Amino acid sequence: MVRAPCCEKMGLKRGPWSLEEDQILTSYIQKHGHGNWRALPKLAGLLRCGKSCRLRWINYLRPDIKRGNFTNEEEENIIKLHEMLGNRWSAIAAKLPGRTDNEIKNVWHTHLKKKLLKTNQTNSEAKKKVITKQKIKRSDSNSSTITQSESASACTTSSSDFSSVTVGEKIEVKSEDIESMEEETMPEIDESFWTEAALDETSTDMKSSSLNISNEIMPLQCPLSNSNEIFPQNHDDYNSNLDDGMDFWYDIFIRTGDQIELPEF
DNA sequence: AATCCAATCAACCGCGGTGTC
DNA sequence: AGACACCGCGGTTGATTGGAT
Repeated sequence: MVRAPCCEKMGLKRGPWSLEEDQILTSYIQKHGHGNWRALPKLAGLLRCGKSCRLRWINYLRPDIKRGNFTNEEEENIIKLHEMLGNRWSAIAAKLPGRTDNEIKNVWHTHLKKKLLKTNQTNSEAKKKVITKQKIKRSDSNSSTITQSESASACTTSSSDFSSVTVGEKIEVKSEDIESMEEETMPEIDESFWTEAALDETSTDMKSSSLNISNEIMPLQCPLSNSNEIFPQNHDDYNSNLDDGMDFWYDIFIRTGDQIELPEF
């Protein structure tokens, strides 16, 4: 595919927009809309490429842009959505009216990533203690065994950290430990969040698809494929698998004492 | 007051997806 | 079917700002 030459090569202006350019672009779009971004600058009389105009409009000039600092609520929503969606900034932005993907991306890299890292460091210290305790108690016949599969570590939410557990290793988890781990690792997400964020992605009633095996459960939020080849290794893989027909979100419940066999679909 | 440095954020770049011919 | 044009997205860059020394 032959790419169009960049703005500079075409003799077009780059860099920060002037007030005059903003006014020209705004008034043109208000009058005519933006049917064709590539043709727009010529028609509006701007020495900019269409891409630059589109970006300026979407990220700055649109009338419904909410400016100013992010509220705590907005930041929490971004963190939750990022846990689910990964770096799909436009999908996250779609859930936050008045905020742009660029703005969210910036706030993530500048504030939230650090904030989350700090929180996770505290949590992972606590979790490591729990897991170490579990390993020591491995010979206890009253305790149960869970296969910590490769997929499980990949499918836990980003705030969950099994990095100290070897892939394929069997670890022993007691129900009371699971309860405390769950408290530490699983963020509280209200009903409306799942409905809006997860179900919009899949158009599937996730909750009705849950596999509720027992009262003693450790939930992992995992996407399941319709095929046997299942779990993605990271968010990007998840995203591409989702696009490749990964149709359903499930809550996977792992019951203590069971060797888990993942269901085939 | 001058300089340095880190944080912030607007803008750009390049790629992939999709529509059209 | 494939070549092309366009759009939208995510990653990255670089100018600006503000605080520290």
